[in-house]
Amino acid sequence: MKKSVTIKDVARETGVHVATVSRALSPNARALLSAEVVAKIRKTADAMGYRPNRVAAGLRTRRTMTVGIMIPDITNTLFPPIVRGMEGALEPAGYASILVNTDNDPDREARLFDVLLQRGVDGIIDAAVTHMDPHLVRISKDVPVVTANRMVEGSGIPSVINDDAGGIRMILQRLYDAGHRDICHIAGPDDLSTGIQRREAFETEAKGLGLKLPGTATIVAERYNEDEGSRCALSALENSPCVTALLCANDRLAIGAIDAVASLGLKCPEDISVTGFNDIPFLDLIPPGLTTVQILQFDVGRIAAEILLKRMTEPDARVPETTIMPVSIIDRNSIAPPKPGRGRKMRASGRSRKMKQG
Amino acid sequence: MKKSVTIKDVARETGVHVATVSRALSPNARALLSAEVVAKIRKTADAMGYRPNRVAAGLRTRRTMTVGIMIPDITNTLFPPIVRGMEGALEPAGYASILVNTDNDPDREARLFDVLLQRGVDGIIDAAVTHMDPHLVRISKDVPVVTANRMVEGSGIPSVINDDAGGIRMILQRLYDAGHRDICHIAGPDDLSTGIQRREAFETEAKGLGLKLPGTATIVAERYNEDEGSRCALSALENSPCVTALLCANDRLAIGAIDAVASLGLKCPEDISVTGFNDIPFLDLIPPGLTTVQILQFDVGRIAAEILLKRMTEPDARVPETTIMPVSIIDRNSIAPPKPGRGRKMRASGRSRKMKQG
DNA sequence: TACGTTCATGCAAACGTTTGCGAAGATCTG
DNA sequence: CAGATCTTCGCAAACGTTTGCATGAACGTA
Repeated sequence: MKKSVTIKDVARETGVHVATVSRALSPNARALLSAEVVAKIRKTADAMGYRPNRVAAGLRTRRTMTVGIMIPDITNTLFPPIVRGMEGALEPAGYASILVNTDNDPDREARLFDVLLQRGVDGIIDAAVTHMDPHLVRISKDVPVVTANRMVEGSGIPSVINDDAGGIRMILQRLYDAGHRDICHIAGPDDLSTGIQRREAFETEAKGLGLKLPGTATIVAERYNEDEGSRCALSALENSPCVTALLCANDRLAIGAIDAVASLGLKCPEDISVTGFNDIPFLDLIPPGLTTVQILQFDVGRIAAEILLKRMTEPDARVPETTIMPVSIIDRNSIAPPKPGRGRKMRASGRSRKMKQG
Repeated sequence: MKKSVTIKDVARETGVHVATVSRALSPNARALLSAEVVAKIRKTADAMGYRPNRVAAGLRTRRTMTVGIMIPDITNTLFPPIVRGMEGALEPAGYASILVNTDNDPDREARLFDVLLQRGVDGIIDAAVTHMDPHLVRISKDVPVVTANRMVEGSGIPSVINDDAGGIRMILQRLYDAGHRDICHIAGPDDLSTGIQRREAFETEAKGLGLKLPGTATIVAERYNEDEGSRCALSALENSPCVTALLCANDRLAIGAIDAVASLGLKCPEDISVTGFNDIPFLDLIPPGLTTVQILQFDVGRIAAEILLKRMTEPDARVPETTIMPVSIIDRNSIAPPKPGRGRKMRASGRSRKMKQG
């Protein structure tokens, strides 16, 4: 609204050329000037309340010191810590971030890429990417991109993800150790790398443990939310009355699953054990206390940002294509031994035997 | 990284002047041109993959189509819905948003204002403002500002806040109706408008109900978090062993308070009733189910954004200085009648009588 | 036919920086 | 002391748009 003071104004005020002012204010070029001039310029610049105009600088240098952050939905509690981790690395490096929510809508995603690129972001961190994302791979040719939490396979785009396989293996082991043999996996969406990788891990690890999985052992959720968790849990318990445990691809599915279990008059963990993934905020306060795979939410964001910083400042630097962050199990109260009366027994006397023969 | 196609390129390609291209691509100026030329230009622009450079346009027009959003901390679950509400209004209007977290740190806040203004934001929505914020009032002279959820009193800065007084009145009434007479208020920070207004409301409404409040009836938390809630609750229960209910200035304080109550071997609501404010996500899943004041989180953000839009597009338009959003009570299970053995009885036979005489 | 209007487009400046190049003075070298 | 080398700074172009003004053609009117 008000006319702001420019480099030209302080040049006039100090009786010096604008180029000199520019250099005096630039940390790099400052060395080219005499100390007195620099001091004088900085002093009067401060006094005049000069504030550098980064959009003008950005036009000239093609660097806006702004990055784009793309997430599915900030109201999904998984993402705020991730975003905060990114900011924690970006802000000290002088970058601001434009945050956009894709709602997992590809059209919206495409529009938002334009929103970011039109504003000349120096890089993009994408935590909303689908398993095969044509937009992103195209864009990654024009501007540095890093994906966080998810990845697009075989794209060469650097990604920071979690040890999905390890997490699934460990938590499956927990269930196994508790005595569970009839375990159903409520899988995440099959267009997301997390959904795919966790599912694959479940299936190979289950096989490794010698579990016999009927075709209905995996139920795929269409979205990572509570309603889908409920729907899939109901479906699982209906298809396979013998299941004693639901291994869910994330916490929200698990919360929905527990709700569905309760709606059938069953209890978690007494009747059905349930596990989650991510360890989202407040999960510890929700009964019965979900045993889950804890990911380093903050660090996923931070490392992704650090990799992007490296790619932006040294375009030729080599960065790891895939960074896998360690996970750990948080033991709470959603796993109990399988209830006598459920599980194997029904199976041994019932159709599973038949299926084996048939 | 790669050279992108500019208005000049499509001008050359179409054999027309850059100004014509600019006009053809601008929704306003398009009318000045002949339909055929417009069509031709748009076609080849599309074909060439032209993407307008908003930073160049922003330099020329002094409008970046970007706004700054300032919040204390995105990992505080209160804020994501508010931010999402803002985006819901901003994005369709063509604005992107730069999100920054102040951590309630004034120095950081000042730095972040610079971050935003250097990038030429067209306006700022501040949900992190303190009760008297010298930075913001100064800045509000240069760029349109709206505050959300909080306000800075007497500043003339448009704000969208909640009916704090009404919420406190209603929830206090709930406690009163349940029979509580010895109620302690765990107040929010005294440099935040919400903390102040809720506290004032509590004290005047309590007086209106004829409650006699000892000087220790209000305990002020230094921050809105669980630890402070615990600390204040312990302090309250220690200072006034007769209290039967804790009316907390927000949900996180209440969660901490319930935890403290449990740590004393007491139960909520049987021994102590507790109430919250905001109705943050997942609160419904946390036992015993906090009775709280529900605010329209999404709408607070949305309306704030709409007011900012109006101020940005029509600087002289009159906008309401304070918009108060309605609140409602969500009844759950954290209020029960006061337990016999607590409350009045101890007081009648003890020091409160003395204090009255002294 | 001459002249004022209207329409469609071109011209050029401006927005606030950054930066390669060059120039003048100071300092050094042999 | 002449020439070479630094040091310090100014000059001007460039980044990609937008927009007030000018211009020329087409058109209507007297």
